[in-house]
Amino acid sequence: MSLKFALLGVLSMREMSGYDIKRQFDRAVHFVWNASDSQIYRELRDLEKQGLIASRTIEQTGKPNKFLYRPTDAGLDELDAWLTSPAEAPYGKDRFLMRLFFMGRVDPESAVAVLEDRREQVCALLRVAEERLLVFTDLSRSQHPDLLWWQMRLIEGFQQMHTAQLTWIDSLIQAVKGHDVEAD
Amino acid sequence: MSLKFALLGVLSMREMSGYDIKRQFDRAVHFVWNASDSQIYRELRDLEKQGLIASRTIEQTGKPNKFLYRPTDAGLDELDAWLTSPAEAPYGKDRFLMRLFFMGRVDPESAVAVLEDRREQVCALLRVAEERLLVFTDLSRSQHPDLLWWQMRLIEGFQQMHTAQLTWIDSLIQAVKGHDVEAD
DNA sequence: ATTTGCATGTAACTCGTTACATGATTTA
DNA sequence: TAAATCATGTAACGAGTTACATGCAAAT
Repeated sequence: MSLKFALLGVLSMREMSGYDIKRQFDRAVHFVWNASDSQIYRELRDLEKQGLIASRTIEQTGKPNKFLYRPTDAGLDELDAWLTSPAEAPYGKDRFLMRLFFMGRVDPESAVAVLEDRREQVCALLRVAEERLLVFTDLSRSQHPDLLWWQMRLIEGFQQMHTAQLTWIDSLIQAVKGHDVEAD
Repeated sequence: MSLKFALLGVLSMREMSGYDIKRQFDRAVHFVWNASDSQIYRELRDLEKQGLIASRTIEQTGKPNKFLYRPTDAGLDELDAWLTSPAEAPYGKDRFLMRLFFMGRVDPESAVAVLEDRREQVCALLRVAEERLLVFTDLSRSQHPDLLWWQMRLIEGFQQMHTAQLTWIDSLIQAVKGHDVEAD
């Protein structure tokens, strides 16, 4: 249900093959959405069967033929209907939060290790976001100025939320280490 | 794979039936994890088959018999191994962020409506978190002081991240409205 | 009289992951 | 000569959702 809109969305920007979309997901949209190649191919076939996207075939030698997809009018309508529909309730499935929920079971050293692990992962995400923001800034005279505006705001929000997470993780690490010393 | 640890986790706190767990998920842990009742019952049977939890039967009249589960030693070992294992990479699947990614397609009024919708949902989550924090504070002399400590930190982090999100959403709403006025 | 709570489950389905298969072309 | 890029797909599995079914007891 979500991949469907991710596909309609990226195809609304330009005509693409399944392979192109996979690359797009891995590079540009990675922190927003991702999917495996086999899932993308399957979903593209389904969407075409439903008449939400249409394809044209590029004959190739030495490689499999390539299918370039673009949304139909019905597809664009569905996309826009989804975009303006009331927001679904936030999911409430976060493996990391669940871990912390039970973290009292293990010794402080292990807990700190987990936190520092996460810290590094969040930093990595922030680095990717920063880089993306630069690319977008550079790309300012795009064919889709409105899309670009939202995408930059999105990355900024992403940065702000993850920076808040980082602050929190750091304070937790300090607290656990402090508590540790006290207990000695 | 995740529900498994959620179940081992809650059962490590006290012996519970599937029904109890469902209530726990709905009330206490809702913003961390959730699952449908049928999934919980299925997974409990699987985990028992795998020897990670054990049950005893409470005979009842007028209702179906009740099964109370608790983790086995093997189950607790698995739980602790998971708790201390390196953190999985953050998921990167966020429907709301994906929406915003394509939000440039629709008119500013619709976008503001979506943002205000989300704003209210985040506020609702924050109210639940606040309430939970009070319950926990009240519960301070628990049987599981370490668990409680982490759970309170968790809620605080949750609050901080969602407050950051709120700030961001508000600035977005302002920006869209402002841009709107300019365009007139 | 109706709803809510207790307490379990089955069946069908969708969504997503992992592993495997193919095969030419370009780059290191 | 090994790896990465291009380009598609199948098959099996695991995770999660939705709808349905049962039936008593207590509360509104």
